[in-house]
Amino acid sequence: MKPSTSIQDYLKRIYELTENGSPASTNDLARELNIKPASVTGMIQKLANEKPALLEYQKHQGVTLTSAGKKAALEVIRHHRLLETWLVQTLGYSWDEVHEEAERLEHVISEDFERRIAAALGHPLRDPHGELIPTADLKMPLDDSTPLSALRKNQTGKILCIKGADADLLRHLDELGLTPNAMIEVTDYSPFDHNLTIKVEKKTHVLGLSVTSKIFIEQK
Amino acid sequence: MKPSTSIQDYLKRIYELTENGSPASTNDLARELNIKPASVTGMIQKLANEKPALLEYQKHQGVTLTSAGKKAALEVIRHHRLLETWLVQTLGYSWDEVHEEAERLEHVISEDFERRIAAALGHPLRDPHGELIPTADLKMPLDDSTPLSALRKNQTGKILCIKGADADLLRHLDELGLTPNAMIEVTDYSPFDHNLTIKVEKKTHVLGLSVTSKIFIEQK
DNA sequence: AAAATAATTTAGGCAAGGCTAAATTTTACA
DNA sequence: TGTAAAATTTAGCCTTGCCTAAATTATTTT
Repeated sequence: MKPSTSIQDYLKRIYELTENGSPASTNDLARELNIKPASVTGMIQKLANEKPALLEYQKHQGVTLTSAGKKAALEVIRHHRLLETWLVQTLGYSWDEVHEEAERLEHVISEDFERRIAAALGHPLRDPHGELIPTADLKMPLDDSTPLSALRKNQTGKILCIKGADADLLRHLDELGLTPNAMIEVTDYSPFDHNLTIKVEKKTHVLGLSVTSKIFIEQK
Repeated sequence: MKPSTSIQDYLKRIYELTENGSPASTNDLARELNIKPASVTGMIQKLANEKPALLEYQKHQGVTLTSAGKKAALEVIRHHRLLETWLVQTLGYSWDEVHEEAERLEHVISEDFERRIAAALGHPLRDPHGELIPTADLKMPLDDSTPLSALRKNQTGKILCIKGADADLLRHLDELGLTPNAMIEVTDYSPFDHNLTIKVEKKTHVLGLSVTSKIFIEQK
């Protein structure tokens, strides 16, 4: 049976927190979900003890998803990213506005709806932020991007994705022309503070690590 | 604060059941909501005792909406009907498929989303079934339609609305060409069983009262 | 290695929103 | 008009999913 909205949120966050390979901690999960750590413990204990478990959990060791849990998480993430793409393309939402709306819609659309928007959009590979959209058979495509922070003087690339930016930063990046598909050239690098000087569309900007680590590039 | 999904459903059904002027009974409401009558009693008692009450209720006398309750109901109904229109026009849903999808989406879309689809659709007056869409300031437009069952031989009209038909009947009516905007001519009337013989697009059909009372007409 | 701090879990509680069974009204009808 | 049937309400219970406070376990620091 389809997981509840709450459980879908748990799975989605656990998926994100475990992308680095290590289990998700109770605390981190609580922060991401805006609920108390004690509540998280209760929920993951319940989920770990169900018949076909969606996740695995040992006291004090954090949580990981089973493959069933991963599928369920990817379903939600696919919904989210298709919805963001669709809202931007058909209703004129800007990329810093769509997140909240998609966050609610992702839990209630049917598989039929998912198929229809995917088809209407031409089965896109990435959403408006450049995040990869899980495929219809619920696999996450391989990510071949590198963070902008890894580039050095005279290297160039195309922006693929902006990760983990809030609406404010997104608006700011938009003003600078730092959106997916923009071409970037690194004109200087400061080894002290890791600042990068870059050129986008004739304009030059100096960016700190907190920004350059959120911009992902296809290196040229 | 925005009512919960459950409460929104109560309000919507009560609105529909009280459109005839009389209060909605516990039983009817339970049937429409697919829950037990005892549960309905509990919920409406709670709602009737809140600070700014959404509904009025006296034991054994049924429920009616306050004007605040009506507004809240019309908001949900507006969402539903705009969504149905939107899904049909932009995603190719057929009019017998949209209901379920809209039933879930209506509770989670933002006012911003509502405005965007209303504008994209050109602020439509009716949804795909012909039902009137409450206005942005939450008033239900006047309904000047008459049931097809009230027409007699040689009278003609345009179909405005199909009310209370399930998906099966909707598909059937679609096949007969009995959809909103179709022009109809009554070629015969049987006072015994109230059957009407009608002509739509060169074809003739005989319809019983169970159907003719669900088709609403703008009389010519 | 002990003490302090941080993270996590346990225990007990609460609100929402359902359900069943039993009691009470209301309505219908003989 | 009295009684049976139907509708409604009451009472008590359950699950979901969150909370707080207190207890426990891990991790740091000294």
